[in-house]
Amino acid sequence: MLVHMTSAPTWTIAQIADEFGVTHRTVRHYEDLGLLSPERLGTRRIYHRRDRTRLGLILRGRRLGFPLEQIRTIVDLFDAPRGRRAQLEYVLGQIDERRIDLERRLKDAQEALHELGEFERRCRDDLATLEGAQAHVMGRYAARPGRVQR
Amino acid sequence: MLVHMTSAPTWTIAQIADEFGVTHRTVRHYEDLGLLSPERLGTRRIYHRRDRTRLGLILRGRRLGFPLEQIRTIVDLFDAPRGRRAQLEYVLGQIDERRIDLERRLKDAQEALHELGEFERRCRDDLATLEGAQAHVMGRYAARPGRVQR
DNA sequence: GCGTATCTTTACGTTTACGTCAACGTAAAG
DNA sequence: CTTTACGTTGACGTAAACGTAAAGATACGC
Repeated sequence: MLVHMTSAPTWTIAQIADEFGVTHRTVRHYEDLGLLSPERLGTRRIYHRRDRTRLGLILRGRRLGFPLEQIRTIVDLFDAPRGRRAQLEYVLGQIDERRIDLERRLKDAQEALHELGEFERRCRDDLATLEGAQAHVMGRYAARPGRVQR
Repeated sequence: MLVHMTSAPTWTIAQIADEFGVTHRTVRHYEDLGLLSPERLGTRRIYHRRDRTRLGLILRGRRLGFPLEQIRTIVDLFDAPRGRRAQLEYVLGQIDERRIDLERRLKDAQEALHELGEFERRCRDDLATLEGAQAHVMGRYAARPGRVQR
């Protein structure tokens, strides 16, 4: 190993799977769906840097909740020829559609984080009240009716 | 209907489903999972404002890609008693976990939008070049090798 | 009070995104 | 040359999130 150090680095399926925190089954599943198409050496799969880039894109799309089929159209978009004008305009249209989705998700996440912050503040207030009361009125809140949790 | 106008407004399953853009089957599925628990009048379901609030939360969680089971723990969190100190600390811990998830999603969405913007810029550049070249070197890009798309 | 529309439960089907064997090939180590 | 570790292709399983179809209950509009 490490013969000349001039050749481009490659990875096996187990290596990229490990690195990205997924199973080899997941990687192969993405290949079945046409999301990845690694080089073959005999039957073995050889992953190059561009495959890693694509896998990164795929997993981010997945974290964002996009279905894999939609993700495929996106990563394909990045690799599309874009030579002809019609193709470019098609791509630009697709970009706009994706952007709308993403902006929706961005807004959702921001709102959720905001509400979470508000909620945390209320909880901390409750906790502070509880602490203050504890010195004088021990168990003041024990009488509160409430469902049993978990 | 509309007897006194003094009573709180209520909705049927079809009404809230329509309003939120989901099917009644989806709403009932959420009930099966304990995400909603509308009042019953005989066998009929009656939805109040709090049910609408919860459904809004659920659907936002869904758009964010959270699994319904996780969503359930979140909406339950908002309704939890929070009386005792241990409960409050548990809730605060949960909030932190959710926040980490949400921040990840937020970052993912921001990065994706950024890359999408970069990509769009490149496409527009290509398009401009194509326009400019068209006057002098017609079909300059036609010789580009590239896979056939769709 | 009768038909039509809406709502109900029950139950099985579908899609997506993988997990989980089974059975076999291959390459390097001892 | 055998062991051991990976890698490969099917094929089937499964969990989540609903869809869909059937068959009966209930309310409304006239």
